[in-house]
Amino acid sequence: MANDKKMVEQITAMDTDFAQWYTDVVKKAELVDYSGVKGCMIIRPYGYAIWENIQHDLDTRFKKFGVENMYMPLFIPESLLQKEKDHVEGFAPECAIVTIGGQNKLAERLMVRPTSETLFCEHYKNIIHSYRDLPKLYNQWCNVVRWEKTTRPFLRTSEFLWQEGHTMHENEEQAVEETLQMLKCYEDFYRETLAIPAVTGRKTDKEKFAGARETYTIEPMMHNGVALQGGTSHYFGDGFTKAFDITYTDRENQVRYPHQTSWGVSTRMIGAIIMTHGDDNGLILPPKVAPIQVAIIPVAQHKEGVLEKAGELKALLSEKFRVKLDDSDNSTGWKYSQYEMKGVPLRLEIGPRDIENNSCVLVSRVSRQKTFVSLDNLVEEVEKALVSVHEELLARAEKNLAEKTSVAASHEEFLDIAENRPGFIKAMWCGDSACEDQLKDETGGVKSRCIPFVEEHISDKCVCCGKPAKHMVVWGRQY
RNA sequence: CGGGGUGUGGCGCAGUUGGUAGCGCGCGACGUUUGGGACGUCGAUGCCGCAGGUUCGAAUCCUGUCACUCCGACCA
Repeated sequence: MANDKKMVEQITAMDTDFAQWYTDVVKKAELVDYSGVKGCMIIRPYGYAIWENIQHDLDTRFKKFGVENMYMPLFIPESLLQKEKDHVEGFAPECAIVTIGGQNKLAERLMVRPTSETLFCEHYKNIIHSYRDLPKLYNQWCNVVRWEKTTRPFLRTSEFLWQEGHTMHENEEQAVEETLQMLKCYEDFYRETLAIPAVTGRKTDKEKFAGARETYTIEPMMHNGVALQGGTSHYFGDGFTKAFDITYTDRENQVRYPHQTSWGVSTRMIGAIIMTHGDDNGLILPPKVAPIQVAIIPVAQHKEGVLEKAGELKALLSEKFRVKLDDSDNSTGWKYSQYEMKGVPLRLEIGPRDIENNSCVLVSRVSRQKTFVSLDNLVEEVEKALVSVHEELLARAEKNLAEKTSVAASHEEFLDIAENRPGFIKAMWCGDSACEDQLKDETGGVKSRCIPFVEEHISDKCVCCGKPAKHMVVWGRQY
């Protein structure tokens, strides 16, 4: 196309520099702006609208499981955070701390929450007394702060938005079931709403959440083969409930410790969307979370009847879709590029010729194919086109995931793939974290992503030390 | 936290041996245009990241600091 050159010059090509491409898209699509505080991003209306759509979809899913929303304080007294030993060790190094209130030094330092397990535990201690009080299925949508060393919009920020679910159950079985159910919920959400396929499974001990007995994870693969930890669901057993002395009386009149879970996903998912679906023309948004699903571009809008018709179509489509009619006096070409950059899944062009023919043009953001459709069944056609955008995005991402997943049977093969083929590596593992450390050192950053729920048998021996293998692990570099 | 790079109108950049800041895009008005980033005329916009220092004089030299970015180590 004649204008391709001009159009891409604002966004660095993916193949040239993927990291720069990401930064360009984030800024040019008006998702975020930088603030004066390191690692804190200004989420602009267009970016925040994506988050609102994500929230609405997920929240609906949570509520179907009986989860209730509530809100916990921003501050955690230092002594409270320290109650569970592993948990403190994991989070203390990256906490922001408030030491002064008003003009006075505080008697006890307050940690800005990095996560709220401890707050929930303290509260649960007060409200859980009987098996009749269980399960407790609470969730909060909030911000948390983790003082990260290096930061990138959405992927790693000092402050980020997320949801954290915290549940208490009578026993291990019910808690484990909850943990797995919520991971499945994330997996479904990723696939059905974000059109992102992923590997799911259990974290190795080395990669577990601080204080968790088991951590389950969803690991989508970005376009360049790098993994993103897309969400986690933790089973805590009774570790915290013992540390916080939370007890209930069970059906047999015995005092017991409840079993606990927590699970969360964050604004990082927006980063996953960008890096999974985007292309050299910018962002591509899955229709279900796109703030604008259809951009109506009037052609020759100064001509009689064009804007009126465009307005009619907007009113018609707005009953079912999120629609924007751009009647600004920018040129049509500018508008095309603008909405492509912002990832709007479907463009509708309407001009004098179309009006004569009682039709309009639909253009898919993924394929950029133009389709002429009759105005008589426009709603159905738009619906179909949006569904097809979702399906194409999912298929494309699945293809990328499959193509960039390799199998390594030997140590040499593992190192060779790690160096030469971006993506996931499936390989056997003995269960010793020393082998994880060694592989990470040797490859300069390839770590275990997870032990998938469905393991394949590749060989009998650990790919690193050669001792008998316990599991198949999916390995990869991560953001 | 280690190593590189960058901070100058909204954005992208230039600014020589220190002499009081410029270009392109964008922005505003008017006119012509309008099916893939239009064009003309006129116009507006600067605490040169911030704080010290050197100097008659600093965007420029020195010190410190903050932020951004890339590459590592740590994490959603």
